[in-house]
Amino acid sequence: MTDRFAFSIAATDGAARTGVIRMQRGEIRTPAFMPVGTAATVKAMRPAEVRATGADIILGNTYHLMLRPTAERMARLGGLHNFMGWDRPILTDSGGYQVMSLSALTKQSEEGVAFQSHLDGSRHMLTPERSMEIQRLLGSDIVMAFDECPPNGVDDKRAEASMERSMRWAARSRAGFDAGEEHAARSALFGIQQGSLDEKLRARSAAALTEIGFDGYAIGGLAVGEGQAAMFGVLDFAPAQLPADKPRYLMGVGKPDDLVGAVARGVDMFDCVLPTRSGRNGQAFTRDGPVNIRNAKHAEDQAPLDSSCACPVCTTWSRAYLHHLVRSGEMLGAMLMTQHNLHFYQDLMQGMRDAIGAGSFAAFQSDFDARYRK
RNA sequence: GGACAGGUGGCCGAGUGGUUAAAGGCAGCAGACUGUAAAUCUGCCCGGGUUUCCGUACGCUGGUUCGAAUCCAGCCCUGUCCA
Repeated sequence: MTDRFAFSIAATDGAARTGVIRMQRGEIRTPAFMPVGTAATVKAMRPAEVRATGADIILGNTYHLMLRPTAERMARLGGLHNFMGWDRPILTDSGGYQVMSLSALTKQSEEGVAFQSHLDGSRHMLTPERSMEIQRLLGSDIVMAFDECPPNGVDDKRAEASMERSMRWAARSRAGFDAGEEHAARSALFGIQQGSLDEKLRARSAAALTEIGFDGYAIGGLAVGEGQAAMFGVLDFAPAQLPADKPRYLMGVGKPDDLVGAVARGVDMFDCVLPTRSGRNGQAFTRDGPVNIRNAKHAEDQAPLDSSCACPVCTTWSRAYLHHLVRSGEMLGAMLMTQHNLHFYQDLMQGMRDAIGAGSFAAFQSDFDARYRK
């Protein structure tokens, strides 16, 4: 029987680490980038294509799936993996992020969050216990604790109160997860550190989480508008506050240069909608920086998106063709742009894993910066 | 030849005496997007002057009026119908 969850670090280079997480549904090479598949689909991509980009794990979302098709229906249909045709690990977010992003439709209390569905206005309640139940019904491999992700710029008092509530919810999440014994025996639970930009709050949050005990530790509440400098400022101390022998997951991040900077500071896992959403919106990520394929200058450019990219898109189609597809609103444009972006992200992660393994991460980082941020 | 309808900024299309450089859409030129209410959103989009300035503009010419894309006359053109 394969381990439920085992993280082993193969090499470190400065604060950066590379290794592997072993789970029953497969291995996750770290540092890892997890494409976001909120509604049981990585938008514009088939599961086999997602896998072909190099992804070991994808995300699903508690909030979206509880509303449609509902967790109970998903369970009747054999769980999320069976439903969407992805047999490797899936990490499910707890709905905590929607507490912030849908704040106009929520009412928060110590018990949990009362939501009004953005789909039909129907009322729902999300608590740590219910979030754990939903993630169990979905058949999640990595379950995220139910937390509160405060928006950027909250004052110290609110940041502290929010962090402390998230820590109480983390303990309830732990208990709720453990109550689902059968599911808990084959999946993992991650806690989420909060505390805004404050080092002391972050330290208290990390201590509270470590006391409870989790399989992995996420850094939450970043990339919400504070800017890269402020985010890196937090990452200069936050990863070291978390247990060194467990994966550290920076939630919702980020741009390619965010990933490189965060890995350099000791982060092992990431997820972000950017490669998929930007792909649909006409932005491609390349080794030479982002490209807006809609721009007129690409209309007759026969070069690939990224001359150093070996992905199926770059080896087959020109910028001119992608420019035409995207401008025409053709769905293939969104599909190909997404495919390239996910390949690019996974190539970037592989490059970082290799560099850390070779002890040359600093050189990798300066080479990346020189070209990407030129 | 006659009867209607109509000619508005690259295109479509509102407006029918002043608050109109002229709604809105499209096209065009850029920008944004970070645990996805996003195949979305934002800005610009007559010319010139790098805030509230000037010029030109609603088929053409002339007229009425303090003032016209909006009213009148003639002309030109387009569509439909009748001959």
